Amino acid sequence: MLVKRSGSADKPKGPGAPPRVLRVALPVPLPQSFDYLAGTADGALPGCRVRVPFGSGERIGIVTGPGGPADGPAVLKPVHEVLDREPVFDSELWRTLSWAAAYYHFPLGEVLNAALPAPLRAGEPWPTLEEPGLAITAAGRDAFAAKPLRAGPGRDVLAALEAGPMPTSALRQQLGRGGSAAMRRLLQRGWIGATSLPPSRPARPVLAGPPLHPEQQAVITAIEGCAEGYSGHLLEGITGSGKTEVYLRLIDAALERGRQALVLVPEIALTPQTLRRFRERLAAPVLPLHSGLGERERARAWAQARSGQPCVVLGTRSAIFTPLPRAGLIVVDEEHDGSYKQGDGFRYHARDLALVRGKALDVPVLLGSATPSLETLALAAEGRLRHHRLIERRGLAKPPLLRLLDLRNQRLVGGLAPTAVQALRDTLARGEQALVFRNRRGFAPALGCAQCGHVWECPRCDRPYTLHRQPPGLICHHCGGRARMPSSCPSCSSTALGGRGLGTERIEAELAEVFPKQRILRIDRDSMRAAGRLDATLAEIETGGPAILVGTQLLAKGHDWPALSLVVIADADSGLLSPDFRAPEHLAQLLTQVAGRAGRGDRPGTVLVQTRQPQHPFWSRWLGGGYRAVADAELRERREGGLPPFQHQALLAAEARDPRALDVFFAAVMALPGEREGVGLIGPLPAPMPRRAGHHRRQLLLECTTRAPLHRLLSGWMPRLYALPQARRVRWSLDVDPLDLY
DNA sequence: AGCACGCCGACT
DNA sequence: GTCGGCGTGCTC
Repeated sequence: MLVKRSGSADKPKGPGAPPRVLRVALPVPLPQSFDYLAGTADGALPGCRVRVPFGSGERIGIVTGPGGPADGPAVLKPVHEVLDREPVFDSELWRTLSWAAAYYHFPLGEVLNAALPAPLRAGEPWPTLEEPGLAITAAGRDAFAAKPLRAGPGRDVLAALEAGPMPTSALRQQLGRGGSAAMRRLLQRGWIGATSLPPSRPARPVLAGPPLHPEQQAVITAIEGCAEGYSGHLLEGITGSGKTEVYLRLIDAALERGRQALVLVPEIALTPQTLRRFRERLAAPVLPLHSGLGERERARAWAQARSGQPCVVLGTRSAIFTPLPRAGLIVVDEEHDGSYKQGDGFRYHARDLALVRGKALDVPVLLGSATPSLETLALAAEGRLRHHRLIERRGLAKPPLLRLLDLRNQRLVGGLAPTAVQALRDTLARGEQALVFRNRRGFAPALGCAQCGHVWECPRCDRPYTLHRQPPGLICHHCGGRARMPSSCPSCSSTALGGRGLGTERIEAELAEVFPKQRILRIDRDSMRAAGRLDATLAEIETGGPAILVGTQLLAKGHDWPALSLVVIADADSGLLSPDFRAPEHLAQLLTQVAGRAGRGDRPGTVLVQTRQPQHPFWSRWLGGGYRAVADAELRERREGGLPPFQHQALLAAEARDPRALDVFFAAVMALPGEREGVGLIGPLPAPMPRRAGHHRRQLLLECTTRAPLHRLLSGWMPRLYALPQARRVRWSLDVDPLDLY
């Protein structure tokens, strides 16, 4: 079974070439690939999956090329099976993924694995492009024709299938709730049967778009006027300015040329409404791709894109790994959104990879946002992206009125200044809706003793517990740890315990006392835990009627709420005082986002922002020039402060139960050889949160004004780091271009 | 990451 | 006397 490597001391016996060797990337957290005897797998192309023996078991790996000379063991095991005739990754995706593995200093095998849909990862054959569907049977047709059936989902199913077979997913979508049960019943009765349908969808009517206004037309002309091939674009357009219409026109043009398009959207934005809007307007299949989708469907969409037929892939972060052999355009909507960055494992940034893929595919890339990230604005300023703007709001809607409320020396009710409470009252009196935004769920961010000031902390994280009222208890929002509600203070025995600060639960409760007759809807992870609850509540808001909405980030994005005319930001100060240098940028993005929710339609909305730092320069910028003024000032400060995007960073973080393991680990890291010229090493320092879930956390920040020295150093370090025995005692990770330093 | 091998406690 | 704890080391 085992054959000696041709490069070793023993020459292969007999005539003929030495045994061929294949190099294979495996999904293991190791920096190297592994060599196998090709055997019958000889000729397997890079990018093909193979089943290989590994350790005591078997793994699915990806061929990366021919094996190298005699590094590695003298004796090689043979490839067990080749699973693909054609590479699963086309040449462009293969190059991009190899580049990404090098750029993020993450094992190639794991990168390839992350890019592959689970069934393919598990070694299953390529899914057929055919889609599971349903068709009416002769018995069903007879039954449908013979007697008038009672109205209901059952009859709807038969009526729909009378016209011809349909994909199961489309049918389910068309029928909504109750459809699935009806389909099951009819299948049992033999009135309908399962079938499979070709991927080309039945022609459906494509709606014409609204007429373009001149701004939109100018942007489209400018982008289409670019030379063939790659070009990078930033589309900065305020909420309601019609960015999506620009996307749709450009996608449509790409489809006209027989090309494919990839559209990335943030996690919360891939809703049935979004999908419907794209499907209504585009003449090619629109393939959704997100984590909620079943793995089978995901694999089929992937395969369909891989086949090269014109289609639009509409997906979240991981959709950036869809093969697009006939690509024509890549769009990243809301490019500033944090959900494009993978937070663990292979920590890629889908927006950055979109630009890389655009270059590799030689197609235009369009980054759209009302509030572009400073990274993207800097690229535009450098001339590496063309900057387009949409500044008119459609429908003559007026921009919202912005007003700062000084919280100092005010009597607060539910955390709100009297002016804000009065504004709520007026809004409700007009039959309109108001939104109170507070990014802390729970009743209060801490529980304290009124007598001695003692604050209850999570013993595993050293951070205050969040006080919850329903159900009552203390919960650590960092590790999920719970503690029972104490009845007295352990240090002074006082029973005068109280919540410190405000969470959404408390705002809701206190507002309910002021407005006992009004509808108050709290929207956060706690109140919306039940499945479908969020959708139902959002729908209720959309139907209108006076209400106060109290919520967290969950509310910041979402749909158009026609009745919403007042937004109160309960506490903007965390964005001004946070040690995270990106906090002001994120605050400005959030303010713009929620301001865009207020006053759609003919009336201008009002945004009240509460702060105890009214003199902070952030506010004069914000009130004077909006997001751009804040962004410009922040960019200046980042440049002066030597911070991203004018400095490139990588964060080596480690955590361990035993802090001594961290001492030893970082000592070994600091002793690693490597050219450090030009690279700033900051640390090792305790992480901003030094303990979490019982683990001590420490980090080393690497900085450099240019990428090359930083990456040279990391390339030298990584293989050694994996080999370090001290690294086995800690959980470590490397984050290239980290978005937060936690 | 798995997974095996490898030496020290409370159970049939 | 065994099952099993997770420490340590390897995987072409």
